[in-house]
Amino acid sequence: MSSPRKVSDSTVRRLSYYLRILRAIAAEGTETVSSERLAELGGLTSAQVRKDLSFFGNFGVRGRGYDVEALTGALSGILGLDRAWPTVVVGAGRLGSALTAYPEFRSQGFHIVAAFDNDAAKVGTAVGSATVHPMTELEDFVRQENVSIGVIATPAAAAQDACARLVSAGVRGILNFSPTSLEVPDGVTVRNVNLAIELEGLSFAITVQDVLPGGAH
Amino acid sequence: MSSPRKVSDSTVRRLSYYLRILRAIAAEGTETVSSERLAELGGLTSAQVRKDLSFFGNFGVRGRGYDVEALTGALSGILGLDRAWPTVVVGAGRLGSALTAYPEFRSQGFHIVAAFDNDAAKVGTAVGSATVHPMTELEDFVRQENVSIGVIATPAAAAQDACARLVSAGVRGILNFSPTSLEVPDGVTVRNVNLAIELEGLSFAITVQDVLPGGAH
DNA sequence: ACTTGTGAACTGTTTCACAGCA
DNA sequence: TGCTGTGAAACAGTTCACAAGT
Repeated sequence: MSSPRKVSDSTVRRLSYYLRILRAIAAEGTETVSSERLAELGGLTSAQVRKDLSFFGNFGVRGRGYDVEALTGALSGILGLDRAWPTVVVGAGRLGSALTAYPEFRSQGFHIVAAFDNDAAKVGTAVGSATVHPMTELEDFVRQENVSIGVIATPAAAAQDACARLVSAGVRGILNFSPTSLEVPDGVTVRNVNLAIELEGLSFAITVQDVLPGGAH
Repeated sequence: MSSPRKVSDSTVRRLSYYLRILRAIAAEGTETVSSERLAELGGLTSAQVRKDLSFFGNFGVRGRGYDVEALTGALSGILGLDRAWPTVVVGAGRLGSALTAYPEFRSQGFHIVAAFDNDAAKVGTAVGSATVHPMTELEDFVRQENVSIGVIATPAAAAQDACARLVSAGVRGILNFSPTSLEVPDGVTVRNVNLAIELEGLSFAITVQDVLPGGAH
């Protein structure tokens, strides 16, 4: 698999998205799909689909299209979804617990093997199929279970410390739900999901539309 | 307030982000901030900060910088955060419940006034300061309480129906956590948050780094 | 005939660099 | 002198359009 030097974030997001569309197509028994059809189902242009895919290899057959099963396999491999990813969640509040038990994670190979929290009342309780461990056990657990992905769902004040501890124990990717920007060394990837910022994007859009009743165009 | 025709999504995200940085600065008693300092705290370039802000008005003073309090107010206004936004959550599973009680939402003016679910066992229970209502009450409630924002945290199969019902009752913005793309008419804004896709971005990044040990550059 | 893969054109975004103003 | 606001330049991402393969 020849991976190119630099892939844009939006391309990677679309690969995940294509994979979901392909699964839906496969469930209907379709064996072949054109970039045109894929684009239609995903609300994109066919050129975009072809550019994205051709970045990683020649998966299609001219005149015919893409083999659904083969492309599904190829995309899974590119995204690293052909293996299991032991994952931990730090912070077992409402959001952390919801993430720990989120069924979609497990079905994509992200196995949440433990949650961690400082609250003694939470330690020992079960969340989904995982158990809440005390924060003191974090590094040992991560090392022992070869955890490479950590999800941070702590209050902002605790996030950077949680991040540093995860990284020091060998975690390579961090999904950060706290409204703080995290410092990590090279080789560690952070993705931020800031739920309040998403809602603010909506209030902006609604406000602007009301100010400009004419709308775009 | 002169709003421009078209603002990019990334610009709007950064405005929210500037607002968070400004609040932190204000808490330390600082009254004035330069684009350079703002950029440093946000991990951006100063030109980016100035371009973003100048898009909406001349908030700065040459030779001096930006007044923290004034800029905070201006950004709040631009983002529509100088008012309360009655909001409902559809789907009172783990994720929906966590979102219903998420403290950061309320502090930004997004008041979750109710959650909705089909499960009779959940109806009537309290989640944070909201109550779970049956789905049958959705439209009436939204109209009566003038709800303009809806959060969808249902299974994929129920998402499009929930979306259509929210829109028909007058909702203008939808934050969609289900892994489906939603169809909405003009004038309604959708933001998708796909948690599995975020994790897949991490597995991709880790996989690519392992294939290219040299790294970028 | 059909559909991919891809250079070239285009569009949008970020960075540069400096004129203009306090 | 210091820092904003902004055209111009550089860069990145998307779309076009067609040659090439089946």
